[in-house]
Amino acid sequence: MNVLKQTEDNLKQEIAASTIKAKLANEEELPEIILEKPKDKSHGDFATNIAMQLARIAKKAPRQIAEDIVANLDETKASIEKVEIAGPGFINFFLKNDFLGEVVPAVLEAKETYGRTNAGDGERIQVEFVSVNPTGDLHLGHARGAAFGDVLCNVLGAAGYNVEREYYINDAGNQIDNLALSVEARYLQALGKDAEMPEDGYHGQDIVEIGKVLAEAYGDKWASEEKSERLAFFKEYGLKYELGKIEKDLADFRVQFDNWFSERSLYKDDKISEALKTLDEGNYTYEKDGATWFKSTELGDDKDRVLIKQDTSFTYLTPDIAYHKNKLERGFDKIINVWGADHHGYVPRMRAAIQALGYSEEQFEVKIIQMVNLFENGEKVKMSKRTGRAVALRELMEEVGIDAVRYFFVARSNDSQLDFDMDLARSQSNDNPVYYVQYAHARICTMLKQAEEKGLAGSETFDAALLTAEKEIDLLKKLGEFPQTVAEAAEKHTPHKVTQYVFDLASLLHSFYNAEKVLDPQNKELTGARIALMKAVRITIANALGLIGVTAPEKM
RNA sequence: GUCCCAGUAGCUCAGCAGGAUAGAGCAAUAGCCUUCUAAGCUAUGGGUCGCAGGUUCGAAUCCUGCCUGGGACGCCA
Repeated sequence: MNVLKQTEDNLKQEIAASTIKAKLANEEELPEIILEKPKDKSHGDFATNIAMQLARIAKKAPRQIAEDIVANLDETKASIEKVEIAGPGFINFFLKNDFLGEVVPAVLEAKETYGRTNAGDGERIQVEFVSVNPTGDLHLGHARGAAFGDVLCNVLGAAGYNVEREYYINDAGNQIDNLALSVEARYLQALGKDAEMPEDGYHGQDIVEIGKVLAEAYGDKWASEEKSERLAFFKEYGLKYELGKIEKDLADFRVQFDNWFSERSLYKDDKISEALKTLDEGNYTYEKDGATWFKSTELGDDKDRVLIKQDTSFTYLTPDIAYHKNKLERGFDKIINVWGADHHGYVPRMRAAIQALGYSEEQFEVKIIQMVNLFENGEKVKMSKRTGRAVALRELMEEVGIDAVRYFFVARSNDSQLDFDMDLARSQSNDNPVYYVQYAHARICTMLKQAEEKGLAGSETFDAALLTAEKEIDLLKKLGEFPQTVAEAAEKHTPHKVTQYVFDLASLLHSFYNAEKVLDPQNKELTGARIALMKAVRITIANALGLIGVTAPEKM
């Protein structure tokens, strides 16, 4: 149950009814009633700017309109305590706090489902993320994409969308051939032979590892084998090895996929020629300079793109178009791609392809994840793919812990660059927001445990009317917001709003904790009410952290 | 040259489907542990919201131009 939403809807309805009753506008003219939560408490629980919006339609001064609306309000219907007109014509509503009393029972009843809504109405959304080439370790940037994608999916799921997570495996094409060549070189080197890495080879330590493992397992067996067979074997071996490692790293990072989609299957199932045929039938292709081109400029791209190269092989784009066609054919209402900032230039051509395939561009969305800069000892840590010295996700998890990494990555908007401060993430101090939130949860757990030990828990009857302290009201209001916060984060694709929310809630809890004593044997009624409140806060913090994928410890 | 993202307090960032005196954390200063975990709390100071125009009753938020930082502009993936 979403108590706050219900209250808001009631109020909106009442404002609309009053406006019409006051003959300020008829039903068609009536703009959407917008209720906002004022930053300043003295402006009430909700405020509306309807009077300003109506100024033109009703041809009256906003303040006069506001007065007319207020005069026609049925205050009992919308549980209004007090109404004020302020500033240029804002109407501020102060609600009776009785609706707040329903929040705690609602949370306690919903338990781990508190925060879930059906805002998404079962809309089918597929999110494709990470999709790193299986040619090396996951590094910092990938980790941010993984955390963002995962939390976005969690949030969408909680808001009633039907979500599917997918990883696209680039197991065909050049990069995989390069992987085979790199493995070959490392293998030969492990045997003590003179072998040079290919020009575009993968220099990561993991490939060196593979070479060693192969040398130990097979000796020089493959050195004397024919090159094509050797490479074919190395390709499969390398692919399996790299993919296995990626999957393991992600699983340890608490990221799971519903589907791992192989690029090769597109070749196998003839999906690429099908896609090409569709483009061709739509008259979106042409031949030039011995290559086949996609007329993407007709659909908003900067320049046309090659689909089939002179050497008859495909560009990266071609199987990718087939892949997106396949995704859409699976019946998703919307597909979301999470890409690194270095791929943003790729968006217009893919969007063009979506349309050329006959789909609406609104079904296709790309979330760009900006770069991550790593700082340690106050200095920027340089990363480079070529030297293979990028900071790996594995390393990060081991150094600072999964909770901190995940929290930091989803604390910021995806389209801001992120400075990741190793020292801060690592520190077990009050500077670290992860601990701050977790500590709030642990604190409550301790209180609840003591309540039981002292025989104060269990039989309490909850009387919301006893919760009158300012800090208590603040907590109740905040708790009531949670379902809408999650729904908004889902709708706007802004998972960081959940992080912000849980931080704010933790902050209110700490503040309350320092101001009021919960366990008071002298006052069992109040203690009972407060214990119930604490339980509700604990559940909500745990649920929010759950969405972020961070643990909620009972003790710290 | 074209395109994308960012520019808000000393630092890192929220806020941006227009709304009232622009927020948080850190850092700074001053306080709070015989009391449920001080990994906490309270208070104070700190801002030309990059710059210049425009739209509007109202702009950090929308539009245009410019400046700065980052990224992208392959018959690579």
